[in-house]
Amino acid sequence: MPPESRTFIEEARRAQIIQCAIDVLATEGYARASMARIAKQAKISTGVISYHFGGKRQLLEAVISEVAKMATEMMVPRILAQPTATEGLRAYFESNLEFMRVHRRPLLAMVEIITYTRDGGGPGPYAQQHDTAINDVMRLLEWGHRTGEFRDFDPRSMAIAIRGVVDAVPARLIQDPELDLDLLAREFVALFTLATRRQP
Amino acid sequence: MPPESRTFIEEARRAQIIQCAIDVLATEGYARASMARIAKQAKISTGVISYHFGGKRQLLEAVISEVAKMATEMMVPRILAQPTATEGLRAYFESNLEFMRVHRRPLLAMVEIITYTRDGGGPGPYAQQHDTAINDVMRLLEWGHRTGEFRDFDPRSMAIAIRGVVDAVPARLIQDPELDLDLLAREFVALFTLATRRQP
Amino acid sequence: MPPESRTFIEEARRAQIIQCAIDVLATEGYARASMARIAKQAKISTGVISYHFGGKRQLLEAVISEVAKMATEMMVPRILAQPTATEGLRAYFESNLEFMRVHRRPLLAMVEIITYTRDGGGPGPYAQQHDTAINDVMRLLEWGHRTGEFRDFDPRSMAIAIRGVVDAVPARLIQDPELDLDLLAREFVALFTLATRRQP
Amino acid sequence: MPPESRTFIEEARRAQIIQCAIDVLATEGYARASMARIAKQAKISTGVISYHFGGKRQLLEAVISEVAKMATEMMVPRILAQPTATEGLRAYFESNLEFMRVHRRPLLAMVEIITYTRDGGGPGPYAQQHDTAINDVMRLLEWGHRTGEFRDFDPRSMAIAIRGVVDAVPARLIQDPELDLDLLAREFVALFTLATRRQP
DNA sequence: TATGAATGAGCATTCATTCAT
DNA sequence: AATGAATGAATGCTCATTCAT
Repeated sequence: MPPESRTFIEEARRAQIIQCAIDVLATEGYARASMARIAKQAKISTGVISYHFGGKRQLLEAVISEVAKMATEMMVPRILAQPTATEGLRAYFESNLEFMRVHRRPLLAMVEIITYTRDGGGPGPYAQQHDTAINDVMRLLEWGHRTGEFRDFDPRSMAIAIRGVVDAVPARLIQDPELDLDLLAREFVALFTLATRRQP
Repeated sequence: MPPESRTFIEEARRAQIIQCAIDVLATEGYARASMARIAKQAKISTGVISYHFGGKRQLLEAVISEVAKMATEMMVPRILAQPTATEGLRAYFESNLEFMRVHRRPLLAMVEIITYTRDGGGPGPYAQQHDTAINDVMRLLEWGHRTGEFRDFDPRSMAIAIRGVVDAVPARLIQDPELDLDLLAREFVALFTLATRRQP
Repeated sequence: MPPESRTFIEEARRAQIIQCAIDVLATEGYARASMARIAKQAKISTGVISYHFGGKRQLLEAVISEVAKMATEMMVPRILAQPTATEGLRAYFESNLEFMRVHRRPLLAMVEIITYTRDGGGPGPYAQQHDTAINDVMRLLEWGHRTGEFRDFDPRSMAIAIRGVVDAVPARLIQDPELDLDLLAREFVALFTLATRRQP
Repeated sequence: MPPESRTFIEEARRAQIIQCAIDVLATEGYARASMARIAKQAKISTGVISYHFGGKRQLLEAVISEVAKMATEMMVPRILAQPTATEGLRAYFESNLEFMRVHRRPLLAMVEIITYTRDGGGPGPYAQQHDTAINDVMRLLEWGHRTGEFRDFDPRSMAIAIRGVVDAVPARLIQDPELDLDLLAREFVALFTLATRRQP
């Protein structure tokens, strides 16, 4: 059902359920984020979730969409506004960690879903999310190669490293809620500025 | 039951069950690694696992211990044998990725357990594993600071970055089994050599 | 609510819903004929069905009534128009199978409801439908006994056989939609003409 | 799992569960024959059924197999022992109704499963059961055609009629437990003897 | 009259664990 | 030491029904 055809009340319920799903996922973890627990959090019956989303899978997809939309809206314009690839990379780290600071719980919820949703063996249904992220970084790096700002390195390897560094933060955040994200951002920027710049 | 008081046969059974648990975890994923499946793989009854390990949690802990021991035995001597912190860091990346290449399945099994086992609320029972790893890296970095090889950076942030890069590899490995680990190792070494060295 | 007191619009809605219920039952089967599916077919809300019929049971009863009425209107005059019991029996088979040919979907819908609706313990709520059908046949057979056209047989047993043969056809029709109903009718007529006629 | 490799106790449990499933199916009907109800009847947990049969589908298959085996063992030898097709047909009716008399509840259970198990639209997984039955009757009829005992008729139509008559009995049996099956058998035999014999 | 939203019970299934043998 | 059998709770899901608007 496309969003336009949804009633106001339906939209509100969906938003409420998504919010509760995020809460449960972020605080209890994927394993405990059952329909029953999410419904309880929302003080509704489990049937309501099925009614509005069709099933658990679709609910999780809606959570992913929601958070991804938030992240995209916050980060993409900031990165694209930069005049050079080096500053684009700086903005990439800064806006990523800024997003984690501002929307910590939605971010954690999304990470839970992405990492836990694997049928076994192969990659899960959100693996492409990761692939897309890596490809985005690669495009950023190739920009720097084209302009000559960056030294010669394998863009894929560097992209994997960059995503690895970014993805490491949420796990640390769970471990240590007091983690200084601004410090981290500055250090990561310095790290990759030195690692990517054309060497003198 | 402490290892010394275990009979030879008991020890053999434990090893067999751990091996089968690794197999199932690596090929089927955490979600499908039920006691029944592991028992079936080992061609024994589920009760035997409970008998020897007490429960599923303890079995998974044993798997973690086993793989961590393998990794430590393989990596630590190689790193400590290096004359400088810079070369220690190089050995850190090389031996980590070498371990992934040689013991891919145990590594994947461990990753499955660590990422999937979070009781909710705080960090999971294996978070200390991660903490230990980060502290090890920090000691390596402080060595470089003491000798003056490394530029001035926040050791904790850099350690988080290094672990993030290393931890990103297994996920990529699941996605793309043909991943060139040697290339990755070379690129990571170059990356962090440039990022940590005292700047000219 | 008695039919006379229903408004025209109400009557139209009921007819529409009954038609949609028949469609769903005939094409999807009883198991998938949920209120939601029927409502969707009618492009209305589930509440409307409850509003007009009171509940699912009453809707199904209305379907049964409707189809039974159609069948009666089509068959009874044709049978009663026959001059002899033997020809009445022939008309019974012919008009029954003719009804199946012309109103296949309503017939299948009715069969679905009758066979699937048994509350357990005793016979289902539509057992009387069956009883009525058998009694009708028995009256036809007793007519033939009175006139001396038929040999001496137990009317009840013969009626059960006749209904059994007729009721076997819908199941075959589901299995093989290409079933030749005219051939069947001819064979059934021959069969029971020989089986009921006064023996020489 | 083949029967030989099952332990005595396993076999006993299976038999007990099958018996309870038959009881529930025969007295409560398919719609109420849930795993929970069958388990309750057997005074066990629902998990036991899954443990021994794998799932509901397999349990129902086991019930079908069991009853079909009973029926085959009772009827086939009796029918094959007859010297002529006419007497074979007589034995067919007699042994069918004898089975219904002796094993009424298993028979009803099987009928429930066969009629209720349809996914909608097409025929259910046990439709072949019906097909097989009709083909068996057709072979019997063709025997009579070869020997010249039977008049010229379409074997398929006659087989459908015969099966229809036999299948009509269980439904009547539910309706009227006092039904005289011996009378029915005699009448059916007379009916089809007259209907199939070479006409003078 | 009609709607969409919500309920709550019931469904089959999976699973770690327990225990008598 | 090991087995197979059994438990009971939890999971996602479907459905007829109810009700305020």
